[in-house]
Amino acid sequence: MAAQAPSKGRYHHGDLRRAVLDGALVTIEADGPAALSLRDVARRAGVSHAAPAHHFGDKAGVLTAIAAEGYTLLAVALRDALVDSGDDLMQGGIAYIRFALEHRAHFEVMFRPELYRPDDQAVTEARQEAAEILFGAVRGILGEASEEEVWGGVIAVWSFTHGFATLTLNSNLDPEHDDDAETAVRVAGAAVMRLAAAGAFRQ
Amino acid sequence: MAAQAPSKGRYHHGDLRRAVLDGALVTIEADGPAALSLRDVARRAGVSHAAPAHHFGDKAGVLTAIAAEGYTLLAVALRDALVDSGDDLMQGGIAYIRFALEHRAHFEVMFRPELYRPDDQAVTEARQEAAEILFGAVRGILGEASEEEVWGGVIAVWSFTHGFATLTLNSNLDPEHDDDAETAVRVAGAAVMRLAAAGAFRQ
DNA sequence: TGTACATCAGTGAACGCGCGTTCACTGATGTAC
DNA sequence: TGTACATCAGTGAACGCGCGTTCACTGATGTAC
Repeated sequence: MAAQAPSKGRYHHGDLRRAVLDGALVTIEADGPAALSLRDVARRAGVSHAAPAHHFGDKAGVLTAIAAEGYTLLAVALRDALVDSGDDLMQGGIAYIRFALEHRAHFEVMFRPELYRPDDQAVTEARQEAAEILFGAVRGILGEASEEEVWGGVIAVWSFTHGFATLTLNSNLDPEHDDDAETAVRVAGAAVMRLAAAGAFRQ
Repeated sequence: MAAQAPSKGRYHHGDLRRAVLDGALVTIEADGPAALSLRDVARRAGVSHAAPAHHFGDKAGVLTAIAAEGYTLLAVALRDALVDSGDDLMQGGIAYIRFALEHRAHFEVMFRPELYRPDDQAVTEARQEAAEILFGAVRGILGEASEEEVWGGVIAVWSFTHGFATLTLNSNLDPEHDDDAETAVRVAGAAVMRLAAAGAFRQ
């Protein structure tokens, strides 16, 4: 049966799998992954409380599917940003932060592997893909660098963008600042140049 | 009554408030803040399930106390590191990451304000104190910089250290690397210089 | 030093709730002939 | 095209569990005199 919109009054839902995921994303966005229950997503999808178990087994199954979908979306976003800009890490960082803010529910699940099955094949493949895009971009910028140097660049860029995204999502940054992704990356990039000039990163 | 160790068989506990907090920290460290329940901390403290409510009211009360304690510990750690080193931001970053790794339970609660009452007076005072130490260090490095420039430096440093800490805590960094705080900060600092030289942060 | 009393800390039974899980079931769909 | 049957998707009642909350209570402590 082809996927289709849920139909009221029909015994078969049409695409319960998608409806469960969408309902779960709404709950997570509103109240966090801890608030998720199979009964809740069943209510949101308009089916009996036992129905979601047919498709996902348990709550970890739902969250595993969300994590896999999230890493796939992130890989696409990073690839688009980096290809369009010729490996401009600032554009990659902006895309990463935008992904986190626009897909908050996916993002919150992805980076809490204790919530789902991180060894799931779909998850590991998508995560691997996203990681390779990031490593490739850093290699492209650094030229012939050692793997250790590439690793340093990756954690510098990833930690900054990830930290900014989580601090923003958790309402920990001063709300008087206009913290959209592009502004933040540009302001921080300029600050890094100034700090480096002032000797802040001297070993 | 002075604080003392819990005494078996005594009707009065001695320092139930502290015992509840310590039990809560154990649970959070093991299973995250979502796993916390008042009944669980009561069991850990060896008291009846209704006792913790006498001291904290509800779960948010327990988590609010943990957040306040965490911000106080963080402020002390940052002040020590920055004073000892004469505002060396690398040392401040190392101290921040060490705090997160060594006080994982506090850290996880502090940065999820939806779990507690972030407007609590003890919390806001301690958070403010920690923030002022960070801003002061960045101002000290940058000399006479505008507030916007200082803000950029703060989000650059804070986002990086916070991102590295959360990625490490969530097991998202490659475990084959030896990710202790000092190594990470030095490797990333060196990488930032290299990336800057390669033009990665050009506006 | 002793007594009386107020206050405080913690108890334990009871309640209602939402949860995950199980299981016999039924309605809908696809396929073989 | 029609019929029979297998398979699949979803139902709904039932269960046991841990939770937060309430409340009358009791044991321990501090203080006034």
